[in-house]
Amino acid sequence: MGISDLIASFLQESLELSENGVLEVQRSDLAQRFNCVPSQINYVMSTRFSPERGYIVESRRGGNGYIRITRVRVDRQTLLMHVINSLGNRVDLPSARAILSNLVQSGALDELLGRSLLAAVSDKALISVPREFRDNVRADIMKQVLILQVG
Amino acid sequence: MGISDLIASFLQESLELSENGVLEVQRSDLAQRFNCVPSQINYVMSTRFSPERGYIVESRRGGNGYIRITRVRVDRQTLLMHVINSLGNRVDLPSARAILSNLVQSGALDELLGRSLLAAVSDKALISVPREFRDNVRADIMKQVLILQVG
DNA sequence: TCAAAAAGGTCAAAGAAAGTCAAAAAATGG
DNA sequence: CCATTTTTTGACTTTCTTTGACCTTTTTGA
Repeated sequence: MGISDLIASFLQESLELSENGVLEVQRSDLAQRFNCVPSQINYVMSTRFSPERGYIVESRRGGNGYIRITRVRVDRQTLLMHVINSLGNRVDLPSARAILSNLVQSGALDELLGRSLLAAVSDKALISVPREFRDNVRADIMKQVLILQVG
Repeated sequence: MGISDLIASFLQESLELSENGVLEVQRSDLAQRFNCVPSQINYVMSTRFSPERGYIVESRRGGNGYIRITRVRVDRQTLLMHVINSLGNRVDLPSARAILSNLVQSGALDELLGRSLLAAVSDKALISVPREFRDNVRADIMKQVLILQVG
């Protein structure tokens, strides 16, 4: 592992520990800690903490300057939470199909996972659950799996 | 035996020794060890460690670059069918966990899907299914989802 | 107020791997 | 022996990382 990787994993771990997914560091401190030139920190930011990778990086110069890294999955997260909350405790199969289709469409859910989850709540999968409880079980399964995706 | 064969068998042995079937080497190191030009390593990779032969080769250039060889043991389909057949019609939660963990470990199942499926058959998801039927429902759900993956 | 100090930013060059491709050499088999 | 296939080599390319000189923004304190 090169220095850039070391720095990146250090930051990622720090982010994990920070409750709210926000981390503030000082460029020169970091550089000193890892014994590298300050500009290497910028390199790490642009290659490892880009928006495509799910991070927002803000900074400020001058006295008490900082670099703030925020982990974002906001859109997805918001959407998923919304769906989860709207689920209620019963979901019939056509609704399940529509909901999952939408989530996949909007990119909030991997297609493979979408199809798999649909299979998991299909009547075939729930064959041994009495009809009158299936919508119930369906809702529970979907919630558990979707909640996992929010994390 | 030419040099390429020597290199190939050296790598294969190293792979045997490495617990998880993954091996990381540096192209220039290897080339030095076998006293050949670096590009010969590429030749070995493409002729001896192709996907058809059950390997995945990834690499990265630049400082701290590497070549990573992963042995794919049994082919996915075979493994999945085997697991599906072995499922029976009842699966308790610890077994489900173990089975899914193995499938993910061996690369036959995406990790995200593995965790998701586990969530789908968790006690939380099946809370409204009477205890005495849960193992049954679990088996059904797992079968449906895994069968989908074979296709 | 305004210059110095204290941050952080930019960019390009140098360095460290790995990749490509085709020619030369060696092995194979008919 | 010759034709074909496989292997070996090396010049050139691409990608990723590290480093350093120089630039901009913000705060601080005389």
